[in-house]
Amino acid sequence: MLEQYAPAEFEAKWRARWKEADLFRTREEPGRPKFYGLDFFPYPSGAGLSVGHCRNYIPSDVVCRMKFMQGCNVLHPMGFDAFGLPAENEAIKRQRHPQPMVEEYGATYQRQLELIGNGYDWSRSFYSSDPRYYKWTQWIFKKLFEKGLAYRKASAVNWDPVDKTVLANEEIIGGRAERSGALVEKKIIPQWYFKITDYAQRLIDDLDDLDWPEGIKNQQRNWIGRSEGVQFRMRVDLAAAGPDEDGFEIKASEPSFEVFTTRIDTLFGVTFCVLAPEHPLLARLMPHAPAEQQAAFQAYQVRTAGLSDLDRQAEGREKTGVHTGLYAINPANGQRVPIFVADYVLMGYGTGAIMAVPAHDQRDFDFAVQFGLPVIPVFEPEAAWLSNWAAKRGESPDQVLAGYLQDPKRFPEVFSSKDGILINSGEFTGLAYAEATQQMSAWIESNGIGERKVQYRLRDWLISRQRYWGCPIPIVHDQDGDIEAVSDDALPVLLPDVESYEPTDDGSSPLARIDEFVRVTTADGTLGSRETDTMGGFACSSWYFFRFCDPHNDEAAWDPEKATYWMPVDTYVGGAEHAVMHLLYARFWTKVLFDLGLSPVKEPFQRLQNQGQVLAMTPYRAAREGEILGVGEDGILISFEEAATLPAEDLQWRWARMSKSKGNVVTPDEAVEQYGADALRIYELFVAPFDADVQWSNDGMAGAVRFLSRVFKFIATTERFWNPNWQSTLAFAAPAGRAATLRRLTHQTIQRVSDDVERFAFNTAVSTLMIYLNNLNDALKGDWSAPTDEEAAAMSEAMQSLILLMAPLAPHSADELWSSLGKEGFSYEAAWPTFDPELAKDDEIEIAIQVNGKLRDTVRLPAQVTKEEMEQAGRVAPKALQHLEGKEIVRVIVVPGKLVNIVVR
RNA sequence: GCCCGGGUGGCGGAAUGGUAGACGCAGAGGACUUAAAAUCCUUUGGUAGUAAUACCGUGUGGGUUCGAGUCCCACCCUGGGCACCA
Repeated sequence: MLEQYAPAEFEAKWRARWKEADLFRTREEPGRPKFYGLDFFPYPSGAGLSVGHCRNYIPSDVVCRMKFMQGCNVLHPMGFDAFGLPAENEAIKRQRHPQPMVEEYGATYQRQLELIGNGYDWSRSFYSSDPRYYKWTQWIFKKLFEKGLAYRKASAVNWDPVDKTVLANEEIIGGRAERSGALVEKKIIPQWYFKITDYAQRLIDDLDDLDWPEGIKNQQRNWIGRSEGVQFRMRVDLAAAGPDEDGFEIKASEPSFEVFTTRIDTLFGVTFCVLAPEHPLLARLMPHAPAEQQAAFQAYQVRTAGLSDLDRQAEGREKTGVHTGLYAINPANGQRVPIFVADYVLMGYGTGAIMAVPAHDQRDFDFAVQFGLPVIPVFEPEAAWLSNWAAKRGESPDQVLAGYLQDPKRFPEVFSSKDGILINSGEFTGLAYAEATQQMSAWIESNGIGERKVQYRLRDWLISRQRYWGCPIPIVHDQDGDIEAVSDDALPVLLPDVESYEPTDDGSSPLARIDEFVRVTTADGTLGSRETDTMGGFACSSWYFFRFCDPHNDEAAWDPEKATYWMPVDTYVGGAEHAVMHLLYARFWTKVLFDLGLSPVKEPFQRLQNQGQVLAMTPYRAAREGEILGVGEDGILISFEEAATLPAEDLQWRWARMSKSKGNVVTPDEAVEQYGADALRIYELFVAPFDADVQWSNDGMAGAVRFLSRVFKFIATTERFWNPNWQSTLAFAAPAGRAATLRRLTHQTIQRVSDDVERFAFNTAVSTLMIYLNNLNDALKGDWSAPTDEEAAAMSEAMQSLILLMAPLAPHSADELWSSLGKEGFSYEAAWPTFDPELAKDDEIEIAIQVNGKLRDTVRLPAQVTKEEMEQAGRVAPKALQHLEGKEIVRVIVVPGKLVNIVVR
C-alpha cells in the first residue's frame, strides 16, 4: 500500500470508478430522509473555474457527502445559467453563436468540478437556454401575467449605453451599471415589470424563519425598506395665487396633493411643501401660477429632466428648486405655506410630494436656508444635542436652547432625534414622540384628511431586456395594441436562430428586426406581432431549483410530488454579492408559485451560507503623472510580466480577488496537477472559516499535502493491527487501558467532526482530524509489539473512523485507504461513524485553580468528582497555596468539571 | 449620514462568560544523510530571571462580574451594503 499521499497514483482512478458506478446519481429510496444541497446557479465563464470558485463548491460537496453517508437521499445537482449578458457579450466578442459556446464552457466546468472530486448528479444537469427549460420559464411568466403580476408600462428606465439594454434598479451601483460600469442614462421605453411590490411585506416577514446570515437578511430588509407613516392631503390655496380669470372654477375644483411622512408629530413645523419636478399635478396647477414663476418652473423642469441619477447625486449638498408662486394649507393649523418644486424630492417614492419641516429634517433645513424660508422648531431638543452645541459654542446648554428657539438657523445640524417633547404644536404641545404620533395620526384619520400608511422603498422588478440572448417573453401584441399571452400549446416561443444579434442603440430589441419572428397570428386569427424583448437572466435563475427536482419532465415544469419531496433547498451555498437580487427574486417567484398551489413551500432556501473569496497576490504600481485613477483605486493594476520588469520599490503587491482580468488566477487544474485534488480540498477547507476571505498560498497547500501524507503513513504502519471484525471484538469488552483511551479519542473525534461539518466549520473539522491523527501517533509510541485483541480492535476502529471521517473532505484518499484495508466499494457508501457518549466521556479531567480569577494551578481529578472534592483540591493545590498565604478566603466558586476560583482578601 | 460584519502571536486562525493563542504556516535547535531535499523529534506571545516563577497581553477608554477575547457604554480603525426614500 501507499505510504504517503501520492495523488498522481490514485486520484484519477477513483474518479473514473465513481463515474463508472454512477455513484452520485440521486437516489429516492423510501424511508430515508432527504437532503437538498445546492450551489448558486453559475454562468459558465469561458475562463473556466479558478480555485476561488472552488471555495463554495468544495464545502457544499463535503456536506452532501456526509449527509449521504448519514443515510439521506441527497439531491446535489449542477446546471448552468446560460442566458444573459455575460454569455451574449462573450459570444459577440468571439463572433460565435452563444448556445454552442456556453455548452463548451459548461463542459469545462463539469470537467473541472469532477477533477476536484465533487459528486454531482450530472444526469440532472441543464442549461437555462435550452428550449426544454425555458419553455417553463415562459410558462411561469404566463402565470404571473395571468395573476396581474407581470405588466407592461412605459416609464423612464435605466439605460446602459454600453450593453445597450435597460437595467433593473438592483443592477445599478452609484449611478453606474454593475456589469459594464457605464454611466446609466434615462430613457423612456415601454417595459415589462413583475409586481414584486405586492409581496413586499411577505418578503420581509418570512425572513424571520430562515436560517440565513443576519447580514443578508438585513440587506434584504433595507432594500425593501419598509417605513410606517401617515399619508394625507394638502389643499392648494389657489385664491392666494392672485386674481385669475377663471378663479371661480378653480376654487370649486379644490386641487390638492397627497404627502407621505414618517414624522406626523412634526406637522406644526411645516413651513413649505415640495413637489417633485415630474409631479403630474404640476401640469394642472402651474397655469394658475404667476407668469414669472411659470417660466422659472419650466426652465427648472427642463434642467432636471436632463440630469442622470449620478448627476443628481453628484450635485450633492447644494439644493436646487423653484417657488411655484402657489400655496398649500397646513391642515393642522390652517397656515398657508409656499409650494416649491425641487429635485431632492423623488417622484418614485411615496407620493412625489412632501411636507417640509426644516427644523427637524436636514434636507428641508438645507433647502430652507438656501431659499430663506422660516424654520419653526416643534420639538424641544434634549440634553445631548444641547450640550454638544454648548461645547462647540462655549455656551451653557440653557443659552443654546434659548438661542435655538430664537433663531434655529444658527444651528446647521438639525435636531432630528425622537427624544424630546413637542412645542409650538397647539393642543399637542407637551406630548412625547410616541403619544404625539399616535394622537396626531388619529386626528388626521378622524378628520378624513388622510390615513396611516406603510411605504416601501422596493420598486417593481424590471424584467425586459433589449437583447437577443434571453428567454423570449411569450406575449403577442394585436393590431389594437392589446396584449395577450401565447397559448400553452404554442410554448416554447423559440428564440430564432440568427446570424446577427447585436444590440441596437435605439432601445429596440434585435429580435424586432426579424420579421419571421415578429409576425404572428393572434388567438382570434388577426395579425399580431410578438413581444421582442427578452427576459433578464434573473428570471431563469428564479425557479431552477424546482426544475432540479424533476429536470426531464416534458409535461410539466415539475411533478408536484417530486417538488414536495425535495423542496425546500436545505442548504444553499453561494456568494454574498447576490444578497439582494437573485435571492429576493427567487423568493418572490417561490411565493407566487406557492399562492398558485405549484410550490409546496413559501420559501425556497431554508439555510443559506456565503463563502468568502479567495484572494491572490496581485501586482500594482503607483499612478504616474497624467494617469487618472478610478473611484476607490489607489494604484494601477499591472500584469505579472510587467511586474517582473519593474524595480521592487515601484511595485505594490496586494491581495486582490482572483479574476481573469487581474491575471492572478490559479486554476484547479494547476493546483490538482501540482498538489492533488484532495490537498486542494483540505487546504481550502482548513485555511479559514468558510465565510472569511482566504489569501491563496502554496505553503498552505504544502501543509495539506503533509497532513494527507501522514494519514497514509499512519494507516500503513497500523495496517498490521487491522481486524475487519473489530466491531464484534469490541461489542462485549468493557473498555480498559490503552483500548479505552483510543476509543475515547475516536468517539470524541466523531462527535466533533460531525458537528463541525454540520455547522459549516470545516476549518475546525480538519483541525480536529489533525489533532486526532497526532493523538493516534502519540498512542503508537508505546510498545505495540504484542497488542491485545481489544487493543488491535480499538486501533482498527480508529483506522476506520479516520478514513470515513475524512471521506467527505478527501474522498480520493479515503477510497484509496478504504480499499487498501480490503474493503469493497466506496467509502461514500459506508455508513458515517456514530459516537457513543459513554465511550466519549473523559475519566479524568483537568481543573483550573484560580485565585481571584487568576490561573495559579491545574489539577487532574476523576471526571465524576463532586463540587466539594473540587473545592478541597483547590484549597490544597500547591501553587495556589502560595497565593493564599496570609489571605482571608472570602468565597470559593466551583464550576463543575471546569475550575475552582478562590476569592481572597 | 444610516444599517450590518470584523479588529486575537511573525502569518492564517482556535476558544457554549470559566486554563487565551487549539490546529496549521513560517522561524530556531536537533536526529537521519557524504551533503541537500523529504521525513521525524524538540521549541516558539512579550518583558525580567540561570531557573522556579512573576508581571504584561485579544483595537482604545470605561463598566458589569468571583471571573470578560466573549456581555454593556463610548470611541478609533477596517470590510461590506444603502444613501436627498420624506
